[in-house]
Parts: sequence; structure tokens; C-alpha cells
Amino acid sequence: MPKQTASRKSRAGSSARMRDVANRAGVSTMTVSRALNEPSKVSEAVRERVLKVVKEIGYLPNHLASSLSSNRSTTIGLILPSIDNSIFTQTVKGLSDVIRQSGFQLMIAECGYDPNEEEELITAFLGHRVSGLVLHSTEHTPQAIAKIRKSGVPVVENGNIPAEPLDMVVSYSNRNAAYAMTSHLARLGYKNIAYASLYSVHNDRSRDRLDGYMQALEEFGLEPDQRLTIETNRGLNAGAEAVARIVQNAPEVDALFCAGDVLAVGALFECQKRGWAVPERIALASFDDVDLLRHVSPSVTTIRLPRHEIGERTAQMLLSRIIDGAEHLRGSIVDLKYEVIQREST
Amino acid sequence: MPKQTASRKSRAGSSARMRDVANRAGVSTMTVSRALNEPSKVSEAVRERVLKVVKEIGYLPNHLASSLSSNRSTTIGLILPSIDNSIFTQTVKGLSDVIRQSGFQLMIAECGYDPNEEEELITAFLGHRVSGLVLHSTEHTPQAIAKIRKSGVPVVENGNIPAEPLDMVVSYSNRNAAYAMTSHLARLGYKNIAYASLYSVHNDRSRDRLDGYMQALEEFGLEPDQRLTIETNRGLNAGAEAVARIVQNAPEVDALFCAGDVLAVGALFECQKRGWAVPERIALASFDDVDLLRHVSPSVTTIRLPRHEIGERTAQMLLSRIIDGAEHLRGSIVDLKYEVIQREST
DNA sequence: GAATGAAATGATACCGGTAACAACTGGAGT
DNA sequence: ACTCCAGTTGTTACCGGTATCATTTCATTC
Repeated sequence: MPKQTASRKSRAGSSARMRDVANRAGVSTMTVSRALNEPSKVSEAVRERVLKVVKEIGYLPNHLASSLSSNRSTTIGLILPSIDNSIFTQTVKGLSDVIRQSGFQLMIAECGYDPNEEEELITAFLGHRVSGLVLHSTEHTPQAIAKIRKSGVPVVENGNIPAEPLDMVVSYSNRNAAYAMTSHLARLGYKNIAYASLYSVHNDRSRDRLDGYMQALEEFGLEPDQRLTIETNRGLNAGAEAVARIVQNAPEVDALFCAGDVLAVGALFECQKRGWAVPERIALASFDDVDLLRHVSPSVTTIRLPRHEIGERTAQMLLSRIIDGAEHLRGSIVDLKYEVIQREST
Repeated sequence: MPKQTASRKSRAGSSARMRDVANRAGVSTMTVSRALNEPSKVSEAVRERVLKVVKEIGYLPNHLASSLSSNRSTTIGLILPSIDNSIFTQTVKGLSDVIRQSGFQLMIAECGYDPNEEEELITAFLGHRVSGLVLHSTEHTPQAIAKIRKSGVPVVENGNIPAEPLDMVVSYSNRNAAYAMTSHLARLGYKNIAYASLYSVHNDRSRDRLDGYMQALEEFGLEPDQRLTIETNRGLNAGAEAVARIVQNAPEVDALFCAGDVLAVGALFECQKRGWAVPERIALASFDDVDLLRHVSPSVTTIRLPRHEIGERTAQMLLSRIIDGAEHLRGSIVDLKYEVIQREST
């Protein structure tokens, strides 16, 4: 007869419970729980005994049970418009580093630039009882807003500084950054500054950038020109087509500000193919300092955005709210600095 | 006196429980549970009444409780070497699309190319009782392997076809792909084919690619040459330095196969800067077909890998195992096809 | 009209932990 | 010797659902 003391079969896939550890260490489950989570509240002898057993039987605490019981979870939800975009990776890294250091886990999902998808994901995350949410988008459905409000979960918005924030914001101002770059171009003496961006439907970041561009034009006494502003799709191709179209429709153009790194690269390649000298024939400026822009020839003037810092600060603020209950942070807005990087393309 | 029937205060942040729905609909919680999860097992009248209440009070099922109680979770863990790498985004998208369609959630974490980090993350994920794991790396610590085995969670490895798989594998063969490209170059008539890759420590993908390169050389009667193979860091700079070093040390080189898209782009830019004609002075080939390689001039010959398909197939297999208990899939290996794309750079 | 059984619903225990409080211990203070 | 208190440990209820089995209802069959 086997000396099986266990009260439950050791079927594959079942892991030991806290009770198993407790039995084997001759203590109660509470003591095991304390030994693992508040070691100072347990005598050294017992703590060692418990930890030894934990190792022996390979006990893995069940986060689900612990979260449910303590009404406190250790996951944070992140919703991105698209995972397939290099500009988010820095932010994700900043977030993920800080979050993991505190023993939290990141759940990432993508909503494909669609507020309805976003709402669905927010619902799913709230169902998973995430203890915090990070949203890149700053435009949400009314239902999504209601659900978040109702849940009481702290939120950070990341992609822009919205007029009516949900809660906390960590971002730079798209408007100001675009204004800065346009001014920079104007100061360099360019007179016919074109502007290419992604479609601004459901995208206040795009709209704000356009606003900044327009304001700079006005302040420098430059005439806005329909033919010089263009909205387009994502992708290298889109950038290529944009520059081609603008040069054809408005040959007097002397600079193109692409509000997106991929567009700028696409535009540059197109210029190279067509033999248009950059910046002599047409100057190029970009938004967002990806590695590539520094390495192409000519290197491209752009705006360095604090992507990584956004992630870090976001995580810090969220964790302060979650762990320390730092209610004074509710609604706070962190407006981070950007920087115009002048390079060969202008 | 308020007509408060509820047995619990409605403090901020608390969401309604199933019991609240049940009370208000005049049924038991089991009936609510059925109305939501197995609608066919509930009469239409009751179902409608329950769903109405659910909407009214904005009830959100608690996934933690449900997972705990049913011993079945709806999250899948994904561990990537780095989020900051465009080659993963396609796979993530493929995964995420299929997984979300089944109501599952993806938890993503990055391990920074370090098996110990990976082990830590695997532990964390198992603690969250993920119902499946996706690992890009195919090299794991013995402890990590033991924990996974013990947990019984189905796993898919993604980055290579390892000699000793943990469980399921969905990938292409790095060895064969590198062999194919090297052969392609040899057939085009190149005689002094150099090879640049990332460091192969803790990276069997790198090692396998080198193997494939070597085998092709041998089969085409080309002499391997120490000066023609180089291992380096990640990044555009690394690619630039690699091509510079190789051309300096071995001027007779006539082709460079970069086992990584970023390296290839870096190398190309360096050639452009130095005025080395591609492919006349030196031909360039890459690994992995990112958008960029098609748009640079000259466009770069490369290998198209089924990144998106890997994600989809991975998700499908994992879900089959989880939902349908498809045990026949255990240990199965899906070897997907790659494709050599001949472009201007060779 | 009684037996039969499928459909609908409920009662209860339990998933694996933690909160809150109770109980026990032994040394310090007086 | 007695009180008191801090340090340990245990007991019990509960977190919010689901599995399981029991019960009720009602149409069908003979």
C-alpha cells in the first residue's frame, strides 16, 4: 500500500496548494501565507521550514486566488493602437521595466486605432480586474469612459495631452511639438512648408499636430495652402506618394514636414529615387526620433520624444496610486519635453 | 431611512457581483451564471430578465473568480526576447488576432535574451495560471523546463526548430533558411561570401544560421574563411561596422549575407556613405523581409519568413489543446516555409 | 391516472488563497 | 506574583464565481 498521505490525486497539471505546504511544514496556511508575503511576521525557524517545503514540492502561489481574496490584483492593462509600430516599443519597455520590478505584470492588447475595439478591450481588462490601465489613445467611447469611471481603476493616457483627461496623463504636447518643428523650418528660411500626416479621423494626435503646424505658419506670416497639406495612410509607400504628390501639385514647395517617422523615411527614399536633392530641392523633417532617421543619408531632422520616459513615469504614477494609494496624483498631467534635432535634411 | 436593500456598501471602485444581479432578477447566482455562459440552459424569459439586469447595473463578470472556481483561465503568456524588435510584431499580431477571437487574453513580457529572466517570467505566468505559453526562445534553463513540465501547461516554441522541443513547435528552420540564401548567392556566382550575424551565445538561432551558411559553402566548394564571418551586436551601427571591417580585412569579398534585417540595413547605409556600389562592389543579402528592405535603393535581397502565419498557427494549436484538449497535438512540429526574395542588391 | 423523463432552477460545497480577530507564549515592568 | 504587551500562530469567514447533485415542473407515454 502506498504511503500516500495527500488528500488529492497528483494528476498531471495540478500544482501543489498552500495547504499542502502547510501540512508538510506542520503549520497553518496563514503561516505559510505570511512566510511568503510578510516574512517579518513569522519566526525565523518556521519561515525556513516553510520555504524549504515550498522548494521541495515546487509550490507556486496561485495569483488568481490571492488577487480574488485580497481584492487586489497585480496586473496592469496596456492598450495600444497597434503593436506593429516601432514608436510604442520604447514606451512599452519603460513601462514593463518599472512594472516588473514591483512584481506586477503587463497585459498588452491592440485596438487597431478603433475606439470600439478599445472599449471591448477595456471591458475585458476590467473583467480581469487589472489594477491599472494605460491607454495610448485619448479618444474613447462614452461607454468606455463610463465603465472606467465606475470601476475606479486608475488610468494613464499616453499619446497626447487631451482637453478632458480621464484621469492621469503622461505625454508630450503633439500640438506644441509640431509647432516647434514648423517654427524651426520657418526660421531656417523655408517659405513653402508642406505638411503630411496620417488621417486625423479618430486621431486627436494628428489633429493637434496639424493645429501646431498651422499656428506656426500664421505666426511666421506664411500663407496656408491647401495643396501643401496632405493626409494619408500609414506606411513607407504613403510617404513616397505624399512627397510625389506635393511636388507635382505645388512645385514651389521647399520643405516637407512629415508628422510620422515612417512617412518621412518613405518620402526620403522617394526623393532619392527621383534624384531630388535633400535638402537642396526639398528639405525633409520628421516627427519622432527613431534610430533609422539618424543613419540614412542625409540624416533627417526630427523631434526627439521622451518615449521611454513616458513609459517609466506612467508606470511610476500608476504604481503610486495602486500601491501607496497616492490619491493626490489623481488627474495630474505630466507634460514632458521634446527636442528638435537639427540634421542634414534641413 | 434609505431603502437600501443591498448587503454591501457601494463604495467607489467596487463593481456589482453576480449575487446582486441574482437578487435583482429574483433568481439564484447559478442561473445568472448559466444565463451568461450557457444561455441554452436557461429559459428565454429568465435569460432576458437576467441580461436586462446585467445591463442596468453594469455587471462585469469577475474573470479571476471564474478562473479560480472553474480551474480554467483565459490568458495565454507570451515571452519575447525584446518587444523592441520589429520582427516580432507580425507574430504578435497573428497570435493576438486569433486568441482574442476566442475570448482569450495575451500577457506579454520580455526577457531580454536572458534565459534566467525567461525562467522568472515563466514562473510569474504559471503563478497567474495561464492556460498556455508561447516562447520565442528555444533555449531554457533546466529549472524553467522542469516547472513547465510540472505545470502541464501546453507550450509552443516559435523562434527555431530545436533539437529537443519542450512541446509544440511552430517555426521555420533557421539552418535551412540560411543555407538557402547562401546557396542562392553561390548560384549567382559570388565566390567570397561573407557572413555577419548576432552573437551566438545563448542563441541557437544564430548558431543554426551559421551552420546553414557553412554547409552551403562546403557544398558549393567554397573555402570557409575566418575573416569572412563576423559576430556582432544588434543595431544599425553594428551592421555598418561589420561591412567596414570585412571589406578592410578581406578586400576580395564580393557578397555579404547579414543574418538580420537591421544589420543588413546598417550595412547598406554604410556602403552608400562610402560610395561602395551595391551589388557591383559588394552584394548584400538579408534575413527576414521587413518593409524597409523593399523600399531602400537598391532594394535588398532577403528571405521572407512566415512571421504572421507563425503567430496564427501557434494560437490555433494552443487553443486546440486548451479548449478541445487536442492531445494528439502534443509535441507536434510545424515547419513553415520561407522564401528567398531576389532583389537589386545581389 | 400514474410513470417517465427532459428542462429549468436551486442548494451546497468548494476553488486557493487572505483579512480579521482570537489565542497562546514568554519576558518586562511594578 | 500579577499585569501587560509584543510577537507568533491559528480559526473562521469570505473573495466571486462554478461543479455537482437535488429538486421542481410539466409535457409525454402507456
